[in-house]
Amino acid sequence: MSSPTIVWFRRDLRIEENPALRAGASRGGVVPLFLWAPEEEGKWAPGAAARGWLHHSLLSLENALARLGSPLVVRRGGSLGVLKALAKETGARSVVWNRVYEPAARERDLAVEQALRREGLLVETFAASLLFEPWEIATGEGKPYQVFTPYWRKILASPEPDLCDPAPKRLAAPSRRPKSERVADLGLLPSVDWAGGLRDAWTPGEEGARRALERFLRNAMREYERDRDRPDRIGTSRLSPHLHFGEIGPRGIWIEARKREAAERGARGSGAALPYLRQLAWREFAHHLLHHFPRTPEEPLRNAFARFPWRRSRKDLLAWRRGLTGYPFVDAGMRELRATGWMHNRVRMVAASFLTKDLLLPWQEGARWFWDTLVDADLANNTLGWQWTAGCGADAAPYFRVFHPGAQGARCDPEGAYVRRWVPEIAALPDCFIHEPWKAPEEVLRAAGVRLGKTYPRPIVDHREARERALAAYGSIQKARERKR
DNA sequence: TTTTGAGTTGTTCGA
DNA sequence: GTCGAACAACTCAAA
Repeated sequence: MSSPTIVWFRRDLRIEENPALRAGASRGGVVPLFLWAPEEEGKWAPGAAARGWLHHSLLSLENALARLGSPLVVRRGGSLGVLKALAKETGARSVVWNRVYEPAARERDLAVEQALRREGLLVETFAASLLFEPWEIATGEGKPYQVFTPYWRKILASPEPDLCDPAPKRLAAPSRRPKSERVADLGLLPSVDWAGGLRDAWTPGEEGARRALERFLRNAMREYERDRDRPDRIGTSRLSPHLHFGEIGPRGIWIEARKREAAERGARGSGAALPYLRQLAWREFAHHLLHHFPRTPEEPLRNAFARFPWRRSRKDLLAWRRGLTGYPFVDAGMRELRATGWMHNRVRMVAASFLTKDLLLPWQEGARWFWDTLVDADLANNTLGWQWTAGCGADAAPYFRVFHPGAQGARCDPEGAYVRRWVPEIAALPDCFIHEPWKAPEEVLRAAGVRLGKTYPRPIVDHREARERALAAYGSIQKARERKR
C-alpha cells in the first residue's frame, strides 16, 4: 500500500463536508489525528466549559471514524513533535488539515508547515470553517471592512457557497496501527460535575449538530426574525458550539437554509432565510476582524478607549458572575450560563452592557469569564461581541445606547418565564414586578416569599444613576480626544 | 480628492 | 398610551 496521509483534526470534528479528510482519503490510507496541546494557543487555550464539550465531541468523532475503518489517534504534546513522530511510525509522507484563524494557532500552523516541509513531508491545508477566507472579502480599496452592513452586502454580491463532494464512505487504515491515548485521559472533563445541566441541554458531535440544524430549519427559521430575541422560547438555532468545534460547517448550513427557503416558498431567493444567514455573516465578520486586527482580544480596536476610566471592583465582578446583581434578567442570563454553558444572545448583550456600562468594569473581564464558561467560546465572536457592547470595537453602538435591564426583560421575556426558570427565588412574584422586584409593595413581596437583601439581592447599582455615570465616562474620552487635536 | 450617506440589536422625553 | 425626535460625533465605504 502507498504511504498513508495524516489528517490532523482540530476544529473540524466532522466527517461530512470536510475537505482535508476527503483529500486524505482520496490518496490512500488515512491516519486521523487529534492532538492536545493547549499551551500552543497562548492566553486563549480552551476554557473549562469548552473542554467539557470537546471531550464529548471527540468521543463522537472517534465512533464515526471507527465505523469508517480508521480509528482516531489521540496524542498529547507539541504539535510538530507529535506529527513528526507519527509520520515516522506510520510511514506517512503527507499531512493535511483544515485551517484555523486564531492568531496564536495560525502562527503555530505556519511554523509547523514549514518545519514539516523541511523534513520532506507534503503539507496541504484547506478551508472548512468559514463561508469565505477572512482575507477574501475586502473593500474596493482592498482594505478590511469595519462596518457590518457593507460587509454583508459584499457577501450577498459574492457567489453563494457551493456544494462539496460527498464524504468518504470508507477509510483505509495504515498497515501499522499507531498507539493512541484514550480521550478520557486528556483530562478534559471538569473535576466538579457542574456540567449536569450541560448534558441535559446538548448533544455534542456531528450527529447532534445535524439534528439541531434540522430542528431549527423545520421549526424556528420561519419565525426567526420574530422569535430570535426571546430567551423564553427556542427561537434561535443553538448551533454556536457545534459551529465552533466544526461539527457542522457554515457552508452546509447556508445551503440547507436556502433549500428550506425554496421548498417553503416555491422559489429560491424569497429571502426567508436571510435574517438567519445575516447572523451567520456576523460570525464571518468576526473572523474577518480577528484576522486583520489580531490584537483585539486584548486591546480595544478604537484607540481612544485605551484611556477609558474603567472601575475596579472585585465585589461587583463576583456579583455579576454569580448572577446576584439584583436585576433579574441579567441574573437569569448569568445563571443560565453557569448551568448550561450557554446564554441566549439577547441576554448576552444585556449582561455585557450591565458589566461595562452599569458597573463600568472592563470588557476584558467579561470576555474572560465568558471564555471560561461558554461551551461555544470562540475568540473571534467573543471579542467582537464584547468590544461592540463596550463601544470600543467595530461598528459600535453610539455610546448613549445603554441597555435598561428592566425594560429589556419586559420586552424580551414578557411573561417572565425565563427569569422564573433561572431565578426561582422570585418566581412567585406577579408578572408586573418580575423584572423589577424592588418596585413591588411590601405585601406583594411578602406574599411571594421574597425578602429583598435576604432571599434575593437589592440592585447593586441604581440603573438611572449608573447610566449617567457611564455617559459621563464615555464623554470624558471624547473630550480628551478633542483636547489632543 | 472630496463628498455624501449611512451605521444590528436603545432609551427618554415631550407632544 | 403612542409616536417621533433627540441623544454627538465619528468614521467608514463608495461614488
